Amino acid sequence: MRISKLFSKTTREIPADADTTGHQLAVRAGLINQAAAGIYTYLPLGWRALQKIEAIFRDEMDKAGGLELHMPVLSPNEWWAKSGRDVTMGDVLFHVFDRRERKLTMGPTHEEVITTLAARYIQSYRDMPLMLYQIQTKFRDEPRPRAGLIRAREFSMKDAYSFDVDAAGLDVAYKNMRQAYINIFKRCGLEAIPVEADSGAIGGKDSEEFMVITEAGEDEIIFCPACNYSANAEKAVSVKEKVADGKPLPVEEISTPGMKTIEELADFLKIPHSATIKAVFYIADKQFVFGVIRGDLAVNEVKLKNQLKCADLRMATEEEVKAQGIVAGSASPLGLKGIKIIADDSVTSGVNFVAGGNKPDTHLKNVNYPRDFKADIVADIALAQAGDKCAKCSGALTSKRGIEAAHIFKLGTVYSEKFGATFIDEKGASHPIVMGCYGFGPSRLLGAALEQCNDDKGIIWPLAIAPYQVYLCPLYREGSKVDEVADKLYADLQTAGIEVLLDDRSESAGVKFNDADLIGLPFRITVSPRTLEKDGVEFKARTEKEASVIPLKEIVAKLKLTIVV
RNA sequence: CGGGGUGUAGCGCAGUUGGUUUAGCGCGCAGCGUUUGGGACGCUGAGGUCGGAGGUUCAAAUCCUCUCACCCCGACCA
Repeated sequence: MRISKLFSKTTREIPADADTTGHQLAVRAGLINQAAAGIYTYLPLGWRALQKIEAIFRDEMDKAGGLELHMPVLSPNEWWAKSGRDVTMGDVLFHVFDRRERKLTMGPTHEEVITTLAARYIQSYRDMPLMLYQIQTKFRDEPRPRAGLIRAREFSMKDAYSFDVDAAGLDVAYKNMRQAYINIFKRCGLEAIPVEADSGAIGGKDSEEFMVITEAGEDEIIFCPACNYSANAEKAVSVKEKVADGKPLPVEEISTPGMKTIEELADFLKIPHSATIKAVFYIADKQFVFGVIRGDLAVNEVKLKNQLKCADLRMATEEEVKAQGIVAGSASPLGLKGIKIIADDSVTSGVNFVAGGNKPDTHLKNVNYPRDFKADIVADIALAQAGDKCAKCSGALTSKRGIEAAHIFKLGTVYSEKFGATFIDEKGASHPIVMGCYGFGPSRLLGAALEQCNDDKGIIWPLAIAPYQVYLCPLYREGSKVDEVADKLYADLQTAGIEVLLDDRSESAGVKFNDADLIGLPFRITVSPRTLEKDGVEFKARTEKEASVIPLKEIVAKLKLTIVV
């Protein structure tokens, strides 16, 4: 490709609305152009990179025994009513209405469509195991699109679905996909780790996310360097150490004028935060919930939501708290009636806690569970944090940020039951199909790659996903043989199967080199009178600082060896 | 949803106590010339319904009302 014919333009200025490094580079190098919030055009360079990524996906899916198909973007809204996701994913769904005012849902993912297909085509145990996948544009009306391709409303997704007769079959499919995903990251040249995850709105049981490690990531990952335990902070567990031992003492009322927060209270009484119990208030599907947790811990709302089995969870407003007759700042679960109480298991990890007195400026000493109060649910609803002890090996947990590029789930029979997707076994008995689903976003992977692979000059493409492999850069062309040599090299490289971007513009060396670094192709070849004097060209890898002169005769073979393996 | 911010040329910005009657600057773009190993220089030129609608006024990019779009932060507080 000749740059003079390329449709896009690099810019020196940092785009005003791009916040992360990767997003800025994507715009500056001319990979993408924004149409609306979270909606982008892929310009030729960006599109080539995306297609390379998708080709790797296809290859790995096919190797893993997947069969590619292509489902429609639009599907009847009734299917979404059937699964219940017209409600649970309600705000995120894009809809269109046809000429008869029939409501169609634009696919945010395709469990409903594929399970409908499975119900039609899978009849016998002989039809399984089966793995279907597609690569398709998905639509999600995200509350807050972010960081360019990282969180978009229209994006590319590879979604695969496995169909098996039983849990053992699903295990095989799941492990198979997990390995395929590891292969994909490796081939794309990215550092990523699988972490335990919450399964969220998709439903199902076991699930893992694949995180691309970068500061620009939206997710916090908790992991243990000692035993390799790693989990999304939404899901992570840690040891809640016993903070106090001893005999439960009688409850005692104490005056705590003006003390409303745990911070104030602990300072005032000169006790650690962990010697207190704090109360938090939520509305779970319109029901008021009183949450209790040790003062030094924070509530993990994802865990809380899962425990409460609710669709919607939010913090209660001050008015709602008041309406329950609760004294904010001095609330405690003691003596509460008619309110659902959920306690983190940390309240069982000590004795003689300080808790609210349910009267202004009053707290209670020596509160003990279960002697003084009872909870409807006692479970782990705490947020694990860096510094906590690992639940598996008691090493110290640390945290990193990452971008969730892929997510795999064991769905089980959640969808097959709702959609009547059943099969007949050897004995003629009918069972729901056991499903798994495996999502992986090529466009998000591209965004993540840009976040991870760059320096202060620009992008540093991993070879496998670079839009072109070589940046061919002729300098001082007039009155020399540079053009002649560069044109021949351009042709020879392409004949050798190497993808070349030829900078045929009449720009100065500085402009060309800076653009070469910004666009970040893996290799740069400079042809100039200076190099031709030595009958050679200059070769530089984007990852290296230094360039070297290679004899003209050898350059094609050298590149071929490096690139076309 | 809540909070904050920004909309002026393709991009980045200035101009906003209303008034030098044709709205500026840099980059980019077009033409000519001189240049050329890390974002060269000179001259000339094209490009704007100042996000949109309504209003106030002799006069609005500038003031008022409404509206739209985009960006950021928060979805941890008893």
